[in-house]
Amino acid sequence: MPGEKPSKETVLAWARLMRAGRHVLGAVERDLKQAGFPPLAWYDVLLELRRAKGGLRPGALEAELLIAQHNISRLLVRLEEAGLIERRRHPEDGRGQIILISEEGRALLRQMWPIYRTAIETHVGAKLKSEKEAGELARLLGALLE
Amino acid sequence: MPGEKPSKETVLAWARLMRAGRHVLGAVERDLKQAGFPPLAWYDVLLELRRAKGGLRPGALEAELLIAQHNISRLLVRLEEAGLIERRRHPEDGRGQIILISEEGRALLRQMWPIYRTAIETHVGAKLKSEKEAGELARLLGALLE
DNA sequence: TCCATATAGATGCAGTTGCATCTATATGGG
DNA sequence: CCCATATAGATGCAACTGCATCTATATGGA
Repeated sequence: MPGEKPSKETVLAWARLMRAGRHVLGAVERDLKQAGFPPLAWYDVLLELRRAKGGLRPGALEAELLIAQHNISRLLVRLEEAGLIERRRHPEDGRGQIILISEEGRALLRQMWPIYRTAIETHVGAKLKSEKEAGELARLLGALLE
Repeated sequence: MPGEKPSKETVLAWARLMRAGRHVLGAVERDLKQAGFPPLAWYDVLLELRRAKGGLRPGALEAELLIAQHNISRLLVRLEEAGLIERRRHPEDGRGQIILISEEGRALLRQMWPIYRTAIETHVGAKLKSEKEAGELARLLGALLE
């Protein structure tokens, strides 16, 4: 229904979602870059691929990571050039392909995680009073995803 | 201290912060674009300028909006080309300038707000159970900003 | 079978961002 | 006053993103 008006609390939550997202993402990316690692998007893709035994189609990555189709397409080109993934033809769908994480990709995940998890603790965990608060924040953010 | 490990709740909160941020931002930007309006960043700058009677220096916008210096610099070029802002030399600091919102800029804010506020209500307010939840989410996100 | 339509993914081009650097002015110490 | 250093903002270039479109394969109905 058009014209619905958000409450003050809703507007504040929206504004802080944007600000906090930028602030925390910026801080985490800075930490990763300073350690000589590629952007978070690379980690995200590789992590999804490692989770999914048997690889994933680009379209699945797109849906999971909320990245536009053409951006996934080119991100995969970069990851392939870096030797972090492998492409296979899809056995049943001639239009499709299956993306697999390579051993180098797995190694990169292992190398990045200590830096990454420290960044998450520093920029998120340490700012909250308790695990209960972190859980509550996660729950509320989950609601925004429907 | 290096090597600190985040709790599961913290990692989940981080992951959802990124996902929810992208999801909600994408949805709001889509609504604005569909109504023929420029990106949110334009609104953000104009809103800050309207709030600050007497204009702002680019550096102040940079700090307030968490946008990099060179991006503010070029965003202001676009806003100026669109006639939405005015530049003045800074009266005391010869390196600096003062940015003011123009009448066209104010008009754009007025035109965008009905669409924008509906988008906020649709993609944030309606997903939460109550104003109390929205307030709690705002509080927790605020903690991430220190 | 054949065709219209749908879907998976790639690509050309323009606009935007990140990174490093540059210019101009300001400021503080000698 | 002069110089070294700091700060405000701009800019060249490369990388990335959005947008529209394109190619290739798949699918469902006549």
